Amino acid sequence: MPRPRGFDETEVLRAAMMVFWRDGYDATTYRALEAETGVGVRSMHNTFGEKDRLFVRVLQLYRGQAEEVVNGAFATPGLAAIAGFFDAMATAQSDAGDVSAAGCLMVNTVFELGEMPEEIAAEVAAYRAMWRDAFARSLEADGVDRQEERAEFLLGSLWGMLSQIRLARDVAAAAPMARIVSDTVRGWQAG
Amino acid sequence: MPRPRGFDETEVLRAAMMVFWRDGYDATTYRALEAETGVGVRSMHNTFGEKDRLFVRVLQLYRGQAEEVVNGAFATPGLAAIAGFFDAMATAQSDAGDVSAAGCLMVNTVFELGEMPEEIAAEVAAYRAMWRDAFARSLEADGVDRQEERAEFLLGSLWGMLSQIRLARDVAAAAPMARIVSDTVRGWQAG
DNA sequence: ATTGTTTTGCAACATATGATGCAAAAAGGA
DNA sequence: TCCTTTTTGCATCATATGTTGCAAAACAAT
Repeated sequence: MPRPRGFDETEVLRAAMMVFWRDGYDATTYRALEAETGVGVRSMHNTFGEKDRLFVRVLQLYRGQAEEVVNGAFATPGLAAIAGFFDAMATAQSDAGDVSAAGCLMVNTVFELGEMPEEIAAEVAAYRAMWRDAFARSLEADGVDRQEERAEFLLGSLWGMLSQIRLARDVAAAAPMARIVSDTVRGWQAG
Repeated sequence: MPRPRGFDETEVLRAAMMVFWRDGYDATTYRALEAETGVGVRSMHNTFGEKDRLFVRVLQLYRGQAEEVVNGAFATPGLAAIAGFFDAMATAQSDAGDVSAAGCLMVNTVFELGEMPEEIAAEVAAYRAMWRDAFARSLEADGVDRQEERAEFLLGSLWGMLSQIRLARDVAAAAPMARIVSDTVRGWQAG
C-alpha cells in the first residue's frame, strides 16, 4: 500500500557517479544532482542518506564497473595482456564529451579528500588491490621476477597516466607514457 | 609616518605554503592560517588580497623552491643525473612529520581544483615545463632518442610516484616505482 | 471510495567560511 | 606632544550548502 519510488536506484546512482566523476566530491552539490538526475533532494536524501553515504555507493558502483574492464583485459594473463592494456591507453581517442576525460574517480577522490572516511578509504584500497593483483597475476603467468615491485610500478604508472589525463582533460594525454610503459613491459620477457 | 607591518611577508608565505601543502586549498581556512602564522585574518587579507591571490603567491614560492632542487639534481645533465634523481626517491626515508609526505603541492592542486583559474593553471604549467625541460636536457646530453616521449614518461612517472606518496602519506611509498624507473632509464644508455 | 503508508516538494535551518566595515591602536615625523 | 597614515582586532555580513520538518500528494490494497 505504500507509495512506490518514482525512480530506479541504480540508474540514479549511475547518473550521480558521472557528476561526481566529472566535478569532484565537493563541487557536486545536492542541487546539482537534482538537476542531473531529476530526483529531488529530499528523495535522494531519503534513499541514500548523507552525502558521504551516497558517495560510498557511487564508489562501489564505479569499482564494480572497473572490475569488468579488468576481467576483460586480463582474461588471458601474461605480459602480452599488460602490454596490450597499455597499448590501448596509448591509442585512446580524444573525446571531450566522454567522462573518462576526467581521469579516474578513485584517483581524483584520493587527492580531493585529504583524510578519507574509513569506508571511502576502504573502497580506494580495494580498487588499488584489484589492479595490483591483475598485474601481479599476469607477471606470474609469464614467470617474470621482481613481481611485487613491478606490479607496484605498473599501478603507479597507471595513476601517473590518469593524472596526465585529468590535467589535460583528454585521454590522449596518456599516450606518450603508455607507449614507454608498454615497451618496458615487453622488455621484461627476457629477464 | 605610517605604522609598519608586524610580520615578514615571505616568512608568512612560507608558513602558509606548508598549510596549503598539507591540508589542500579548500581545507585551508583563513582562520587556520591565522593560527599557524600568527598573522590576523584582516592583515593577511590586507596584504595578499583574496584567497586565490594568496594561493598564487604560495605557488610561485613553491615553484621557486623546486627550481633550486632541480638545478641541483641536474647540474650535470645526463642519464646518470636522471637515474640518480629517481634513486634518491627510491631511498627517501619515511618521516611523517615532513611536509613532503603530503606529496607535491602542484599535483595536489591540479586534482583538488578541477577547473583552475588562469593564473593558477599557468603556475602549474610552468612547474611541469620546468621538470620536462630538465629531463629533456639530460636525455639530449646523452644523445638518447625518442626524447620528447621519454621526457613525458619521466614526468608522468614522477606524478605517479607523488600520487603514491600522497595516498600513503609516506615518501617511502614511491620506492618500488622509483627503482624500476631508474633501471629503465639506465637501460636507455644503449638505445 | 477509503485508508494507510511512503514519497516528494517546498521551505527553512544550521553552519562554515571568505570577505569587509569600523574604530582603536601603533608608529614615526614635525 | 600631536598629527597623519597604516595596521590590526573585533564583530559582522553574505553566501553556499548539507540537512531536516512538515504537510500535501501519490499509490496500492481493501
